[in-house]
Order: sequence, then C-alpha cells, then structure tokens
Amino acid sequence: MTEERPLRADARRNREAILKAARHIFAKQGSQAQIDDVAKRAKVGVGTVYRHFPTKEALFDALATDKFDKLAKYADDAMKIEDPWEAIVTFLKQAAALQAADRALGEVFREHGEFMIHTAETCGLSELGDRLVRRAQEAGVLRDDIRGNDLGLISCSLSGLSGVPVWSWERMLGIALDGLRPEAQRTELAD
Amino acid sequence: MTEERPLRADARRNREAILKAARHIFAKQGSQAQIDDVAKRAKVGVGTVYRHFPTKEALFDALATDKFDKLAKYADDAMKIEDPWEAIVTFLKQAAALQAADRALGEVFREHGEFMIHTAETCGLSELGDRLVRRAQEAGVLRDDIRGNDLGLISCSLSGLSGVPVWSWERMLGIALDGLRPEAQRTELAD
DNA sequence: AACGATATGGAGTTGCGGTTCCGTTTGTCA
DNA sequence: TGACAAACGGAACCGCAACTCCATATCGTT
Repeated sequence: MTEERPLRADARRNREAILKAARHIFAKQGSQAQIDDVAKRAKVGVGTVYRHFPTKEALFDALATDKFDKLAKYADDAMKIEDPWEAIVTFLKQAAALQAADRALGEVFREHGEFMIHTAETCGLSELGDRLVRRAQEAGVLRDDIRGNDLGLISCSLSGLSGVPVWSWERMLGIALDGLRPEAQRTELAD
Repeated sequence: MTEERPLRADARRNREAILKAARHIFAKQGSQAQIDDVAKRAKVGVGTVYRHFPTKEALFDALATDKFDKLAKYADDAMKIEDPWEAIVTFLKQAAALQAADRALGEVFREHGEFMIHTAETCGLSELGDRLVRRAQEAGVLRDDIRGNDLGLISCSLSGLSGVPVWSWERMLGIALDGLRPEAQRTELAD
C-alpha cells in the first residue's frame, strides 16, 4: 500500500536535522517543548517539520521509540557482562542516566504507560529484562521474587528524581539495589 | 497592612466549594486541569474562582500546601508509633498512598522542586523526617547512611508509578524498604 | 537546459484555555 | 425594609502554540 519512494537528498538531510534538533529540545524541555523551537534549531521552517512529522506527537513518538531502542541496546550489552549482578547494576545505571539526561523519556515512562509497555515489548526490551533477571536469579545473586519488568518498575521510579536538585537518582538506586539482593529479602512484595 | 475583614457567608461557602471541587479535579487530572471544570463542579462562575484565587497557580499552591500539611500530620502520627521501624514503614506507605490518589501531588514533587522543599520546610515535614530517621537509627533498625530527606527521595521516586497500571508502588516500596535495613547496607550511597 | 515532481519557508489561521470586566444578585447592617 | 458594599456569573478578550497553505525554490531526470 504505502509506496516507499526514496526521499530526495535535501529532504533526507532536513529530516535528520529535525530529529537531531528535536532530540536536543525535547530532552531539555520535555513534551511541552515547542515545534517552532525545533524548527528554528534545525534551521528549517515549521512547515518542513510538519511535512516530515504530521503531528507534534508523531515526532515525539519517533524520538521515544529511538530511546527505547537505546535501552534495549543497553540491556543487550549488559547480557554480555559475565557477572550477572553487575549486569543488572550496569543496565539500571545506564537506563537511569539516560532518563536523567532526557526529560521527555521520563514523561513517557510516567505518563504514557500504554505506549511504553507496547514499545518495550516490540523493541525486545521486555524480553531482555526477563533474561537479565532470570540469569541473576539462577546464579543466586538476585532475590527470587523479582520479575523481569521490575527493572522497568525501578527505572520508572528513578525517572522522577531528575527535577529536584537535592536528590540524586544514584542514591535511590543504591537503596533499591541493596533491596534486590537475596539476603535483603524480608518484605513480601505485593502483586 | 492587609485589613482582614471576615468573608461574607456566601463567599465563605463558595470558597470551600471551590477548594473541594479543585481538590477532586486536580487530584484526577493534575495541574493541567481546567479552571472552567473546577468552576462547573463547584457550581460557581469562573469569575468567582478568580475572586478567591487570583491565578490558577495560586489555587494549585493552596491545595499543595494542604497536602503537605497532611503529610506532616502523617509523620507526626508516625512518631507516636513505638516501633521506630514500623513508624517509617507506616509513614512511607501513607505518603505513597496519598500521592497515588493525587496526580497533582506527584507533579509538585517532581516538577516544582523549589516549592516542594520550601513547603516541606515550613510545614515541619523536614524536621519530622529527620526525627523519624534518627530515632530508627538510634534503635539500630535503619542503616546509618540514610538521612532525613531520603524519605522525601523515596516518596518522590514512588510518585511516578501511579500512571502505569502494570506497576505498583507497593512493590517498589517493598524493595526500597528492604534496602533500608541495616543488614542490607552494601552499596555506598552517593552524595 | 528545461520541465515536472518534490520539498521548503513562514505568514496566517484556528482553537483552546487562562484571565478580565461589568451588569446583576445577595448578604449585612442600620 | 432600604441602601450599600461585597460577591457573583459568564460572555468576551487575549495570548499562545499547534497546524495549514501556497507561492517559491530545489532536485533529479531526460
């Protein structure tokens, strides 16, 4: 149905410029950033932005999807770390750092739950999360009442901390990690 | 300076109605709720809302301040629980439940850091947090590298979880609590 | 080089929602 | 009960930001 004719050279160039500018601006301002600013930063007219992305939301989604691919890549890299505990620590740190640097990503986690779940599924992130968790549990270094998507749970909960200067996600992650160890298991986890 | 003449009876009644309606609507929709809806729900004209609160933000702040008073009350109640560990658990549970029921409160935590810190200070919440923590540490039931405002840190991190159906703050709180116990202490906390 | 298809810029349109304004109503007090 | 201040309601106003439109420019092909 959708005839896929290749973009003209200038169009492809502009598309990249728009994505790059949008990445920068949405990361800094979150979803309430303005299209005009994106256009200005990309050195392009507003009309051009709308030619490539019919809607502000479409642009936002495209960026968000990219970020999830990045998360999936982090998870994949983490699977290559031999120590299963270190793999989880590394993944969570990278995920949190990505969110801290990108206000929009946190918003996706917190305010577009459906989209997030769907995207995590389709980019393989859910699957990789399961694997990371299972491997660590089999090695006996992760409490056994943890599930794959608890990694998402933790990431999501860290996502709100970037806005407040006195608080650091590193600190919270430290607490959560210590709560993930098998020896720590005391509280019965709900659900 | 500000001559404080008492409000007329109907004005006082309307003020209450507005606050009640606003509480309901902001809790459900967050700060992007509309004044018109608040007015409608309070069975009052928009003008009346603006007579009592010069600005949407002023109304929002009034509500937020109330919520912080409530949090301070929870903390105060918790100080009366004999078991210092249970006191902390209870407080965090109540704080989290309050946030889960009120989208706007989570936004204050996450997006109005300055306001939040200031309000927590003036309503005595910070002080009470310190006391809860110190008491538990003296009893040896809380790891010693925790500070008073880590309770805020934890609350804030839980605040983002309400929007996503598959995740529950109870679960995350369970993990964090297990990470707060003295025996759990392994990771060196940043900052 | 010349033509059609594709893409661009940015002024203008539109809709939304916070805020104002003022003619009317209500409460209070003598 | 009459008079005045206080309070009200809601239509109108206004600014902002997403989105449209089209005259112009650019690309790629013959």
